[in-house]
Amino acid sequence: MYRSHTCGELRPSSIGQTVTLSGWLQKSRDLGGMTFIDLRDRYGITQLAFNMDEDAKVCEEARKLGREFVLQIEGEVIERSSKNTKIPTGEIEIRVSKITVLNGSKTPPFTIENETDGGDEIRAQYRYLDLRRNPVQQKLLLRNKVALETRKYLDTLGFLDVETPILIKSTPEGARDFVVPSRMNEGEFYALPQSPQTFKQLLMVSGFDRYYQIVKCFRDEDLRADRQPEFTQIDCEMAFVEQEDILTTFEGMIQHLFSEVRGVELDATFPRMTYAEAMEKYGSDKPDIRFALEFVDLNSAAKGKGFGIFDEAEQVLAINAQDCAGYTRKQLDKLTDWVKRPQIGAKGMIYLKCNEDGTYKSSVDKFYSQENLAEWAQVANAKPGDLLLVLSGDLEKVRKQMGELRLHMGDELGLRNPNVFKPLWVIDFPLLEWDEETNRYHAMHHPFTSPKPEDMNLIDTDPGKVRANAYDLAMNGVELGGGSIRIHDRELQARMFDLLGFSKEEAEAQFGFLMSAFEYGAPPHGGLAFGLDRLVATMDGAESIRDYIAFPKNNRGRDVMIDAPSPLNEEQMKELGIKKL
RNA sequence: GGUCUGGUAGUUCAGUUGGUUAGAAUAUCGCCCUGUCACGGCGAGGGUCGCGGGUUCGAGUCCCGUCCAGACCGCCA
Repeated sequence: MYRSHTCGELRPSSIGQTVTLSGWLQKSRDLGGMTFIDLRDRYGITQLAFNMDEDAKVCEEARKLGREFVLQIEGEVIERSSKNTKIPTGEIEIRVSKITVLNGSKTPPFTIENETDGGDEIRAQYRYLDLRRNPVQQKLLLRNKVALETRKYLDTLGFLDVETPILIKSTPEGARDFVVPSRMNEGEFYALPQSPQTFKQLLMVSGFDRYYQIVKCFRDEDLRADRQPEFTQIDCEMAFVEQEDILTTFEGMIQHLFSEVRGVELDATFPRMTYAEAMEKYGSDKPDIRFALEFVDLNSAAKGKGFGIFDEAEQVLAINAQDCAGYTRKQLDKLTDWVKRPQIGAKGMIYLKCNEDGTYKSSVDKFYSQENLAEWAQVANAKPGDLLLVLSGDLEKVRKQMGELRLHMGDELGLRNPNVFKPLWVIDFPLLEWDEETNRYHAMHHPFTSPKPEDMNLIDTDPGKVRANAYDLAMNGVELGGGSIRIHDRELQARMFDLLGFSKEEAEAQFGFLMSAFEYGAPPHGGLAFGLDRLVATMDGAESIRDYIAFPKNNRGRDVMIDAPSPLNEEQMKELGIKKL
């Protein structure tokens, strides 16, 4: 028996008991006549006490032990004479009678404590050591709890967990595929799934009715703090449902998760907003609605007054930063520099200070009278003391820029409280998106998304205007998940592929299996998928998903601990029929 | 593909206008210390200043290239 208790469970009620504990030596404090050791495991820390007067031999042994040694100790639970109120086991300690060193340890490259001295790089390289730290373990515990509650909720509703293959077929739509060479079929490749999309649709055709899977997906695209090459989806699909059924079902799931895992009760029904409205008011398809700062259209108030930049702009937009009229020249210059960074790409920024005395001060006073400026303020609903920030340019660009500025101001003004959670369904996404580079439409969601029936008349005349039965769940400016009602009709699916520029032959070669399946009684169906990593990070008020993945990859897609990817040897290459260019 | 920030002791960082032997904290090691829990005191060891080239009497510092890390843009149905 390695242990009778964990390092987190002993309390004064156990005083007098003889116990056996196993764990890691986190820290020892040698006071000369006595030595204290913090013994750590996943459950907590228990202090071991050694005294030269009581047991010189064991005390001498204890003084020789280094950090991260794996110890088994035996001893008596005693009351501390000086208690530590900061930890749950702080009222007791162990008077140790026997130490067994189960394993020694080199001095770790960084301290294994809640507040480590190690930076990101060294911790990534020694991820197994970083994972010993309590705050990191807590994050994986949270993830476990979210996954468990997800299964509970979906299971209760009759969802079936069905596994789908990982070695599948590369398709041209969407993200770049990770590919796997096939030894038995020389010169041919599998692809790893970007999502189990087509398989879950086939399961609907098979009559499984309600499917879910917590499943790895793979996309070979450049990474971000919230994007990993392999990530986990809560993937769901339902048959005989309309969009409304799906939204309410998964609204319920998110509410369940927040309630069970975080003790947070979300809105009883999540607000909904069309894609068009989200773009118009927030310049984003995943608006952070924890705060307002909504866009104000200044076109009619600001154009045609002789200020060339505005006159020539397609769109003049403002946001009203309330009570910010006191911003200094320096602060405004800093904001201007911020929007002019290449990543934002604005040419400049105009401001309007609504002074407390009712006058207006702007950076374009030359072109506008006080009356003109009063009109801006009125359109923006600005009161004395407020500050308008104004950008102009092409509609799409200026919305995007203003969207970034809005989030930046939200950060600066402390309006993005990580303990406030504001879900939002964004609905009525466009079916198609024009791709400037390839000069064709591509599916905004994916090629299996059904158009809205009432927009079907536009599909030949103005396909870009067709809206889809597609929806995203945004929360705090993060896209947590999304889905759609799917096409279940062979002819419509074929029409979609045609719109996307596939020839009949290509469509048949790539997705023939799906269209064939639709010929055998495919039920109406739809679904969605949540990004588990993002969901967990968002629930924890964090932006980077890396901390919530046990063994994440860095921003170049490398695992710096195992040093992957790595070259193959000649023999393997030959066997796979692959040659390096 | 691009933009920005960084790379100096095991670790986290400082290093002034280009100028003597590159510092601090922490970790490690040694000695002292009987109630610590960020223990304390004294002392010691520890450096390819990412790498390559250039400018200069002289480069951690300036220039060019390159590698690595992080954030972002493009990209991510």
